[in-house]
Amino acid sequence: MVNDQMVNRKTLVLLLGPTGVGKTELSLRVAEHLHCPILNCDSRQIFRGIPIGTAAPTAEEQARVPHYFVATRELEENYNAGQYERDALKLLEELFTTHPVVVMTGGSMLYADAVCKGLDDLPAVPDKIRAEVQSHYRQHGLTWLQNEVQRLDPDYWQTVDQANPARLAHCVELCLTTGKPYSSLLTKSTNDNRPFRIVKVALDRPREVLYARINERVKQMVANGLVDEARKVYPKRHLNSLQTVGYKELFAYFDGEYDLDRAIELIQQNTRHYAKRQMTWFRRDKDINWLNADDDLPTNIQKIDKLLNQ
RNA sequence: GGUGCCAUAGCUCAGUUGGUAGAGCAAAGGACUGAAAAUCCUUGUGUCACUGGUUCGAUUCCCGUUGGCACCA
Repeated sequence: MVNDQMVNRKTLVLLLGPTGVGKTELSLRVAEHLHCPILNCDSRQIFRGIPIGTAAPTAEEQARVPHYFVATRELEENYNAGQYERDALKLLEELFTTHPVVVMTGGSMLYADAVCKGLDDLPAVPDKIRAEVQSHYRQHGLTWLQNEVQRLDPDYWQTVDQANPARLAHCVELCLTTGKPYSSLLTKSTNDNRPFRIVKVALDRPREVLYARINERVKQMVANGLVDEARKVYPKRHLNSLQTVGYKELFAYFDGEYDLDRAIELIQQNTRHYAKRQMTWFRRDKDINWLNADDDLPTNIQKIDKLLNQ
C-alpha cells in the first residue's frame, strides 16, 4: 500500500540480481503493486534491435507497466554509465513529482552505482582521441599504454590495474582530452546526496539453480529467433553495443569459427561467467537487502513493503 | 579369437632416462569512477584404470585383469 509516509518520502526501489535470476517478473509485480513505472538499469536493453538476446521486457510486459530506458538508444551510440547517471537522475526528478516510489531494475552494476553514488564529472572523449589511443595500442601493445599512464599520470599508475588495457586506455584518453592527469579529475571522496531515498534489494538463488536457468534461457532465446536477430546486426558487429554475450559468439559462428552448437554452449558459459561477476559485485555491497528467489512473489513483495515502511 | 596401441585433474592431453606430476579449457575467488553483458587479476593432490611382480622406492619397467581404439582372422 502507498501510505502518507511514503508519499512524503520519495523512494527509489532498486531491484538487483544476477542475470537470469528472475528480476523481470518480480519488478513487474512490485511496480503494479506500487502503481509506479520501471526504469531499466541494464546497459544492453537500452539499445534498439537486440531484445531477444538481452532478455528485454516484452511488449506484453511493457503493456502491464510503463518502462523507461528500454530500446531507446541506437546501437551506434556510444552510451555509457555517466550518461545513464544524468539521464536517470533527470527522469527520476520528473517521475517523483507524480510518483512517491519508482522501481529501477537491471543487472548493470556500474550503472546502478552511478545512480546511487554518482560519478565524477568527466568530459566526453572526442572520437579522434579515442581512435588515436586505440591505434597506438594496436600497434605497440599494452606496454605503450603502460608507459603513457606512467608518463601522464604517475599517481594513477600506482593504483590502477596495470595489466588492464581498458583502464589504462581510459586514463590516457582523459589525460589527452583535458591536458590534466586523469586522477586529478577524480575528486569524489564521499557519495553524492540524492534527493530521494534508495532501497536496494537483490534476488538470490543457489548457484546450480541459477546456472540451470541460464542454460535453459539461452536455449529459449535461440528458439525465439536469436540467430536471426544476431544476423540482422552482424554488419555492425564492431560497435561497442554489440560486444555482448549472445551476439559476439554468434558472429564468430557466422564467420565459420565453430558450429552453432558450440556457439550456444559458449553463450551459456559466458552468461554464467557474467552472472558470477555480478554476484562478486553484489556481495560486497552492504546496502543490499537480499530476497530469496525461491520464495513466492507475494512474500517478496511483503518484504519490500516492510523495507519501504521502515 | 589373434596382434598392436591407449588408460594421468571435470574435459582434451603433456610428462616423469624409476624418487608420487603439469599445461590449455572448465570451475572457484577477486578487482573495477564513462567500453561494465566490457576489461583484467589470482587459484591446479589427482586412488597417474585395477591386481600382482622386480626394486630401498613403481604413475613410470614386467605379468595378468578390465575397458577403449585399430588392424588381422
